[in-house]
Amino acid sequence: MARPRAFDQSTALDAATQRFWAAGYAATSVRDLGESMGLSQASVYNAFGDKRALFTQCLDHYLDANMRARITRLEPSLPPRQAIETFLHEIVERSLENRLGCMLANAAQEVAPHDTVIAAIIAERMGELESFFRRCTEAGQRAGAIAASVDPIATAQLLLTTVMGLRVLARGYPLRDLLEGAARQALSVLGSPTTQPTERNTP
Amino acid sequence: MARPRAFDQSTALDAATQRFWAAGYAATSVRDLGESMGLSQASVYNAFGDKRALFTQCLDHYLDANMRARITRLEPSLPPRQAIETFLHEIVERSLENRLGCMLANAAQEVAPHDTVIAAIIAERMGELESFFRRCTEAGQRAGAIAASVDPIATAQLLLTTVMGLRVLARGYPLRDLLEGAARQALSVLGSPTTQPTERNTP
DNA sequence: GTTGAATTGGAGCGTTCGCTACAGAATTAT
DNA sequence: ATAATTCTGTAGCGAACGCTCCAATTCAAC
Repeated sequence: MARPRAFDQSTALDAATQRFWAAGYAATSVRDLGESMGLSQASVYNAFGDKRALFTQCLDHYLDANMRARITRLEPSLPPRQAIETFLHEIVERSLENRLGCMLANAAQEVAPHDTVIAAIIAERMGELESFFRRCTEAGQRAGAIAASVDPIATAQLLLTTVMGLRVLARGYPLRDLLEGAARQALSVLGSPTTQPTERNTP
Repeated sequence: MARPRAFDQSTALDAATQRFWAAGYAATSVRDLGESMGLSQASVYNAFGDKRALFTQCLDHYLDANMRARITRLEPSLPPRQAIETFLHEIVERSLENRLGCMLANAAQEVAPHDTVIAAIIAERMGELESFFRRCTEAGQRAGAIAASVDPIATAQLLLTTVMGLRVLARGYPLRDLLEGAARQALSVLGSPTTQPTERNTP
């Protein structure tokens, strides 16, 4: 019983997310966001609340579309060790495609220290990623692809740290050799494959 | 033959660095900086140039006083493997003391993508840290404390990535257990100590 | 003591910031 | 049609931004 929106909420959120992702919170103005979304400032405020509220929606949107989507895509479809390996390799490739890094890491550095609500979101999502790595490590051990001597908790902690580190390097030191070497060495803590998960079975 | 400065340049640079470190580039105003330094805006511009020039001086100042100082303190005084271990442990402790993270990592994320000059500084300093880890790894291998099978280049790349990752987590997910676990697992790529560098010699 | 160069604080430049008031346009319920 | 309700663009609010001008001040050189 009223005038409907002339724009698609999700598309607009995508555009805003891209802006925040590229330039960060402080350096992105609401006018910039409106321009990217094709909206006037008034519509932005009407549809999304204030700048901070829009940012949290963008952050959630980004994390659902990227990190969580990657987890839910890889975890059920790949053997656990390969899921870990593929996750890291995809992060490396994405980091080399564009130098935007990871909006989660960016937000953790820029926003989290000064905003407890956003900090809680970030901590929760980092916990999700850590849990993914731990589940995969444990499942890999049960499947025999990862040595039982590996500590799943510390491994998940290192892998989470590595992902965040790769995202920083993507912005400040984006060399393929560096990112690939770091990822490969991080994966080496899983030990030599007890089976050959990435190759076809060779009798 | 003129009026001398009423403030100490280095002390003022310290104060400005602290501000930039805590709040980042965009969120720190020149008025904030002047207040921290005890200077009027005019004096800031007179002594340090514009905001961007001041930032680069602060970044250099920070890196000399922290990263480079830590390298030059640890590398000559400790066995190479211990130098690496101590470096990471100090990073963990510093990260838990305050949640400011690392100004290098912060700048890499916020400033580097939009400023090629600062990006070059950041890349150079990251290269320095990477070299430190590589030198120590190679020296540790010569001394027999690190297995010869370890790849020094990839190891240095992982350690650099880990340091950056730890600094992000310090801001967004600052749990001691997490940081210590990640550091311990990263160090595990050096392999089991062939000698016991951290303990006294036990016959 | 005089001169001259550099520093200092205050005022203010123009611009942009986040945000809002308001009037008109658009759509559904009646 | 009319009314009710929501969206949209324009204009503009006060505040803060980076930066600069300028008169007053300070101290070394002479």
